Amino acid sequence: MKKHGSERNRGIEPTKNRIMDAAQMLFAKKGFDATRVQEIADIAEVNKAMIYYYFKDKDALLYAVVERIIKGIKDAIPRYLEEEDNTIDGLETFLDFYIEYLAQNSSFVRLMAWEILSGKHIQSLAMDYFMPMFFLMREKIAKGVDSGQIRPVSPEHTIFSIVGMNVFYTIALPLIQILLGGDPLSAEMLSKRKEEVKAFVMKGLLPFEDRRRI
Amino acid sequence: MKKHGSERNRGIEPTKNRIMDAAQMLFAKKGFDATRVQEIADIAEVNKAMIYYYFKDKDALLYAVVERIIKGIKDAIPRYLEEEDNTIDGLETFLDFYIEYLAQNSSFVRLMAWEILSGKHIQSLAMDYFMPMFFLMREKIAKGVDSGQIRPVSPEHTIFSIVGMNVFYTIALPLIQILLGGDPLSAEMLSKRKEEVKAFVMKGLLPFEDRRRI
DNA sequence: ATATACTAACTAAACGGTTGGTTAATTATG
DNA sequence: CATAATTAACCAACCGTTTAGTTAGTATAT
Repeated sequence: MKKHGSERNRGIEPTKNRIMDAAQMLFAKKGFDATRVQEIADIAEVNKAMIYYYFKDKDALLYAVVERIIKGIKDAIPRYLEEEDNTIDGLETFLDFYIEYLAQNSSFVRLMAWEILSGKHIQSLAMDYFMPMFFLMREKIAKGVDSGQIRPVSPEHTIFSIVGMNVFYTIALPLIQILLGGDPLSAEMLSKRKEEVKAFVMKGLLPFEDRRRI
Repeated sequence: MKKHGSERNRGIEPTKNRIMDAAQMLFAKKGFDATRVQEIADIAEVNKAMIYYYFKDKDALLYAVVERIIKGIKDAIPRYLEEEDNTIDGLETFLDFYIEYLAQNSSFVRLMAWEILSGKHIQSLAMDYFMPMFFLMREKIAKGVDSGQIRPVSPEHTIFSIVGMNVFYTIALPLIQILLGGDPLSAEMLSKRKEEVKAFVMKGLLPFEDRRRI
């Protein structure tokens, strides 16, 4: 059953993965600068030196975590954007999926938020991660505008608005919890959120004409 | 002309203010944890010990900066929410003002974002700052819903969406700059943003019925 | 007026704990 | 045995914070 190398591991997971998991969790929670290498080691149940055995330095560990996230996400989101169905139906499906996805993966949404704020690696992040998704979404919306299914909006600004309203909900979770007085990620809350966002976005993007003709 | 004590200041601004200005700028740019006390001192052109002469510690300096921001903002935003005019017109006016305001004060929008992400002082921040604004906005929207000027949305989620889409634009500036290929805070870009957001929000919130009756 | 006492503002230097990173030796594995 | 994995101990640099002392202006006493 053992895969490679030695296996006197603490648990099931290989050491390197445990380190990356712990790092991702802490980077997401407290940010890179506030995270101590020793903390990562403690949570991963690993000697601190092991981190430097597998990674050049703390920065390299961050890169590895981010890269792993990007690799994992590159399949997920685009699937719902590349489908060639009706733009409007596709948009609603996408929103359902997107909100669920952000909620389920709030850990790396937060990590991305830290990264965007710090701006330290924004160039490579934009190239590797944001741009591909951005272009896909832009084309999708532009197609909807051309076909008249969506009113003549700016695709770029529409993307910023949709992404912004959803990402904010994930990032500001602790604040929203206080304001709402309940877990914003609970099943009911989240389905309420989906309904509200879908209605808001759809009505915000549909052309007048289509509505009048009903 | 001298007010009190000695006045061998470096420039016009009192030392304490220079420290707070430098701190605010750096906290906003790099975050609290990545900001070195020495950097603050350098930019404020002050001996590092002066920071501890005026503030108990680095944390106290952060609190002081945040408090100053909140004090300054508490007059600004609510003015546009407390006016008792028509909800719909008020909403458009508010969006114009709000987007301009965030753009003009991106420094402490970013600082607030760092704070929200870290979540360390979220409780007091929510009480002192977010809750009052949140309640004002909620009542405003609820009133619009009751009067039928706004379709039956959840005021809470509507607020999160509107705040989110606008805050995101400010926070993600470096990223948006890359994606858009131009300064997102330039006059043209910003006025374009305002138009797009206003149209999106208004159409997203107006009831069907009103539109059909036209 | 002049000397004296006092105070706020300011500085250079260092302290002491923390942190990212290293090393050399040890243990397990194939 | 050779290689990979793991560990305890260590280190230098850094960073927030303190300290001990200086400067200059102001009030007070003589």
